[in-house]
Amino acid sequence: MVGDSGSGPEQGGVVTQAAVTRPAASARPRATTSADVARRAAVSRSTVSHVLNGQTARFNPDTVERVRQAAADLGYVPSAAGRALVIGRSDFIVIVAPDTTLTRLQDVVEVLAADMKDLGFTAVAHFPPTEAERELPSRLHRVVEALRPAGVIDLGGLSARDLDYLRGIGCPVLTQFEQDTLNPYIGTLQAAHLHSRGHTEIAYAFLSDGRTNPYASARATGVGEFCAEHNLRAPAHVSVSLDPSSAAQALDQLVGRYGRRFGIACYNDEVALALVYAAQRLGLSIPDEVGVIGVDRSSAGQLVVPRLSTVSADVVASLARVRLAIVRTYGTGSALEELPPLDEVVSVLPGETS
Amino acid sequence: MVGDSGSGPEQGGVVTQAAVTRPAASARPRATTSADVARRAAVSRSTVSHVLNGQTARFNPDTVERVRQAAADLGYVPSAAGRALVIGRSDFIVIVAPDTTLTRLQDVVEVLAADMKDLGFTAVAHFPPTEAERELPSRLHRVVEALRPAGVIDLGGLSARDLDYLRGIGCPVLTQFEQDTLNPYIGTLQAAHLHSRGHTEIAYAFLSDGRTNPYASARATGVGEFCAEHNLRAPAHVSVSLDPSSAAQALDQLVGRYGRRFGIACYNDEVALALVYAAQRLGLSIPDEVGVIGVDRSSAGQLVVPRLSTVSADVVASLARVRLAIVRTYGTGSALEELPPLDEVVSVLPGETS
DNA sequence: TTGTATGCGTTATCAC
DNA sequence: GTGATAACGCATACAA
Repeated sequence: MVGDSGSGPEQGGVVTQAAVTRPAASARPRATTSADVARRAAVSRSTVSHVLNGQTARFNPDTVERVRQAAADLGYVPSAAGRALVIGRSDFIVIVAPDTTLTRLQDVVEVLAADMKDLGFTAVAHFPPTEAERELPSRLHRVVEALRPAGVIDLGGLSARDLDYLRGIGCPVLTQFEQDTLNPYIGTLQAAHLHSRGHTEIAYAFLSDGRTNPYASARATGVGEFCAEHNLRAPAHVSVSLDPSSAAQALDQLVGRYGRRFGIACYNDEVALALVYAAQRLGLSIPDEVGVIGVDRSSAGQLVVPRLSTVSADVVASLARVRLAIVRTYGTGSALEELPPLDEVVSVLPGETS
Repeated sequence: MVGDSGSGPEQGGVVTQAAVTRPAASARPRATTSADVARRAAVSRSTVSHVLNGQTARFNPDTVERVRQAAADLGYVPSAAGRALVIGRSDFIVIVAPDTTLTRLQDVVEVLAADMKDLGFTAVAHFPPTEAERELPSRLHRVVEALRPAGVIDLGGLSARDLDYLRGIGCPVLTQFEQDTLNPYIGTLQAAHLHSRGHTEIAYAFLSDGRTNPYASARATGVGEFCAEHNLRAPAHVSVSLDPSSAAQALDQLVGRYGRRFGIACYNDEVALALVYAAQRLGLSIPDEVGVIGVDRSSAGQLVVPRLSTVSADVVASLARVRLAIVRTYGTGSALEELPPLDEVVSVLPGETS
């Protein structure tokens, strides 16, 4: 319908020639239904439905077992379509990926998906379209409309419009940024580390990827709070794209403002690398004059000279709050998790750049 | 059911405290249905269905317009649930993410998703569980069974078992690795570049992440083919994890085999960085003695000294083959794409390490 | 304790 | 040209 074809990014993805496995003949075998299970267990479809939905108490244990066995034998999985139709929602949870490059996205989604599965949900990920081709209704709209998901977990890519839409239709949304404490804490940690290295002028370097980045904002806020508490000047904000000239430009700004001695808290290790590179070319001494600290403990940052100072976070632990929220929303209340204190979730890994 | 909670990786992901938006009251508003549209257009539901499905020819133009207007007014989106139920399959395409860290995964998925949308499909991504917690039936099983997707696109995470399963149920699967030409070509390019730099001994460095990596295998094959064609010794294979000691160990092996002069084609830029780092510490001169070339044109690789030689691929172009396969499978045959030649999709970006 | 009947929203067949 | 009607697979109120 919409005519335009893939806009989009440029470099690196390396995917290739495709071979298609066509459906066997053309007719796709019908999947096993609850009727099949019922037949095999010698009960009615409704009994199957009841048993499989946990109404196990008021049934003959023998029957329950038979039904379960039959379902297992046949590898029966209730059709989301039928279920969604009658319930009004499905067992799917949609994870909305951030439109920012999140280094450990795969890990995050995997952990979340495993959790969801333990709660009886099935997680799928939605990657929002790039800025360029935002359409109406959005793709998320379609996904939600079709899936009727039990919930949506926003990792950062949810637009305000989509959020409104979801709230409008009463779909539970887990937004991590409303009461986020971890990302501000990360910023605080960066600032505190630079401060401990003797820096009294601290700047924050955003990744310039054209979009608002909730992670970056939250972290910059943390940096700002630290500065305020310690009577330092409010941090300058610079925006850096991942090339030498952009980084050099940002450094120029900072030198203009601070002179030759200051610390930079960076959105991530890549930004930090760019600034370190530019600083060296500009003859700024690292770490003596300029201190740099990133976030992510990327392997690259640990394999270069000078080795990057960075903030390292534990994926599983950092997801604890999201998981807790999920359990609270949908949970059987069973496994009430402990929230690990922030300083166990995230910590500074000192390197040679600060 | 399964007891275990999130196993998984350790570092970096940075997600945080969550706030839940609960459904308005508890009852979720029912979406507008074709019946609503029918009422508003003063026709029957079946007429709505016909018109909206393009059976517009044999209808009174007035009626057609009325129906369309009503649908637009109400923001009507056909329920995929109902649709899937009657059709037997949904409009979903499941993109299976690789279990390997694919640098540009987000870009890849975004491009693919945009394409799918143009074809009338909705893409969702599935992240297969980590090795540790492979379960039976797999999560993919559940996703597919519940979604009844129109197809599955494998980016690398599809297990043999899942592939069998999908073929068994007649679900079209796009596997890129069966007739992959791009990844071998990347390997060839790496080898040719090292060769052009005077290296007659060439090794391949895998990323040691515990899993079989179809990308890496295909690329190593390409390296091997180049060597065979140019009467070089078959490349040694080493496995490198992203820390100095592992890289040093790998280098030791290679020095033992080749002496102090050889080239290394690396799975990606991170592996390359690790080897460069280790080589420098071992007193091997880069690029004079050891040549190193990566893949991905990661920004980090371009922001360090020595700047990494790498192979750079165009995401959109490299997806052309997959997209073509998709169009062939589902397409209206309309936009028959040109396949760009490989040397326009991918190219060597010489740096200071080769 | 189990089975029957109904409806969810859609499409497809077939009357009118 | 248009509109009833029957599935699709599931869950559930209700009857047995």
